Amino acid sequence: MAQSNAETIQSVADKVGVSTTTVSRVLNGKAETYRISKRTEERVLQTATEMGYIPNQVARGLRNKRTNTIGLIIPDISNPFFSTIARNIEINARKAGCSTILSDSQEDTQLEKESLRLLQGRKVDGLIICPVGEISAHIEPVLHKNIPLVIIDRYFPELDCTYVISDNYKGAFDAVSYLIENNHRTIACIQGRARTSVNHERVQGYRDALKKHGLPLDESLIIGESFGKKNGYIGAKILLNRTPRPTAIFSTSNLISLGAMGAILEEGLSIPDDISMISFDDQPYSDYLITPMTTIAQQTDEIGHIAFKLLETQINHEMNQDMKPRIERIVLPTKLVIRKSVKTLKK
Amino acid sequence: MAQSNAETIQSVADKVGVSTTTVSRVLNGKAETYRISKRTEERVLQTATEMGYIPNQVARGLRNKRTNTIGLIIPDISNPFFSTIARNIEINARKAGCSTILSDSQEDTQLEKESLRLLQGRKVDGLIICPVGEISAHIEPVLHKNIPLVIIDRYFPELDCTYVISDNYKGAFDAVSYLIENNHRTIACIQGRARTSVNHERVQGYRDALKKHGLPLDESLIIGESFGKKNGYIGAKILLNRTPRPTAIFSTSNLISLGAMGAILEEGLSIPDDISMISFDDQPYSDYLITPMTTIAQQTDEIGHIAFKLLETQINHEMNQDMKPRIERIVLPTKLVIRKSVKTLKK
DNA sequence: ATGAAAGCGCTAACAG
DNA sequence: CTGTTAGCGCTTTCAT
Repeated sequence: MAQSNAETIQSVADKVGVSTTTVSRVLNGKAETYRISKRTEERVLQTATEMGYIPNQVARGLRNKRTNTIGLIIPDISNPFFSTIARNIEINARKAGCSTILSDSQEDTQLEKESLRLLQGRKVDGLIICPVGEISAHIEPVLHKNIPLVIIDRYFPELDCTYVISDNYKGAFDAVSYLIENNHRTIACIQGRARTSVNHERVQGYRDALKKHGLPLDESLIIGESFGKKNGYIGAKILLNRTPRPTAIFSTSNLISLGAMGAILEEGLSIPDDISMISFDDQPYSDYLITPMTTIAQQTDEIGHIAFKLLETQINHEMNQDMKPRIERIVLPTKLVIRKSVKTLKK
Repeated sequence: MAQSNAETIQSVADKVGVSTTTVSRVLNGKAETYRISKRTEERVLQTATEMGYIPNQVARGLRNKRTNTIGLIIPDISNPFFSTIARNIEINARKAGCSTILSDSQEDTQLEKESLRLLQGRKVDGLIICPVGEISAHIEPVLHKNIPLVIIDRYFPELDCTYVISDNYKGAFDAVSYLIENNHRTIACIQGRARTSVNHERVQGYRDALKKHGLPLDESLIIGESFGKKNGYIGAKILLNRTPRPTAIFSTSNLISLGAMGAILEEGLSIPDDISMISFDDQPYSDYLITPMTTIAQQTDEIGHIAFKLLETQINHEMNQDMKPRIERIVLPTKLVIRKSVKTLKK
């Protein structure tokens, strides 16, 4: 560490000619409480400013058992869906005086597990995690240690834990219903990572919408295995070569849609004339795609904001040894944003 | 903090029946160095695992004056350009055993300044900062305190500091030259935030390309004031209503381009038939826009990767009290990705 | 109205 | 081969 910044509370105390105790009290706004003279207070404050003294948060953390730090684990921060969430979490955390340690799990459960350990070692006051989502065994211990925790985007039915998610089921149901209302009958679904709640609910919404409208379910029209672009490309490539070709694709993520568009263009087909499409996740560019994309928008800003607020509540309870706050299960509604990627077929 | 996780090195030592020193040594892989018996070593290791002991990094940080933590300040983490950089930094940092504290400055110099203070208080081992970029006065002290620092994307000529940036000048020059080669003569430029190096160099590249090809410079064709979407919309709106209308727009950011596209569509015009466009920043969706966008691609993955490596070098020098490593100025080439948004005009 | 001293959990001299 | 002890910078109890 830079030795020129060797300023400690001691050096401030020396300069003013008081004890470290007094400096600490003043700097923590407890001058009133300890009835420190106005004069002393002012001198301490001024000297600290002059010296450019910055309190050592590492030492404070050790002493206080509170680091004013939260951990954030995200599967892929370069995905705009997640980075928007991260942004809102960081901004709200900072407002509350908290720093955010970021960990990108790269959609890898093992890395997620390591991050969890790492962040515990760093004594974060709480954790917001968007889990890879296939298993939850590694998350349970965190819960048992009473470390404040909020899960976002994906959740685990078996885990008794506060979460903030979108209404994926209804979002998917609405989307597929919209396709059906436009007289589509052969509707494919490119799914994301299997055994995640997000995927499960979106696919279930798809199934149920078909069922509700009395359409048969063809399992071979459900294809795919990750939320990435490549998976979208591969899935669409396969679907487009089926006979009869599906008249519409329901895509379960923004990245999948991009990949699928690539495949569709490559096959010389056009949206929505040859094939209709509807995609989860609204994006700033959705309006400007070759065919403006009809999407299911999630409240990304709100997810981050709410997640942090909920975490903050838990942290404060924890610190005050209060009764544990209740477990919150927040489900945010989605919204169908209709553009031009769905064609109304003739009956 | 969760008291059930009250495990300290002491508790491990007690259980094994050795001193904390021994446990510390074993856990830090110094068993060899201190010639600790294989048997003791194994027992310590096993007991620690059994107890689920996680070393307290806050205490280690205080003692070692090395926190294995870096600070990352970014103007807008939700912008895919920055989030890609952040991702690469985090991934490489973690590989090196470093955690990343993220700070979103929201393109606000004041917040950037506060983040700087905050991160110093947290005793980060080093700092990677993508500055808002108009002024550098608040960054100088960091340099003087010998805190390892790497600046990315934007830089300050007056600051003697390692940086990693794109060759913005040449990128812009190439882009505008390409327009000129396609016989465009009235080329507008929607610029970003004034008084940032990025903007300055991109605009300079624009000017010089015109000059080099013997075209007159019309200052009123340079418009705009931020890198955001809204600025692109406003800028394009104004430009489109000029007579004669420019035949091409050079847009200095991905977000500006999106906004500009909005304005162009709204005016009922099409790219490139009515107006050509070329944009800084290649994006996963660039291929799938209404008109596939011709872009100037930056090496985003490399920026993050190189920035961390450079920071790591500085940190290691600092720790070993070596001579200061030399200041590196890395300029990465850009690449023109030709798609369909530029029309070849008749001579 | 202020200070002395203990201790948060860890590591590194120094000692044997 | 292992342990004792001091101390990183801070806050807080207890004392005055």
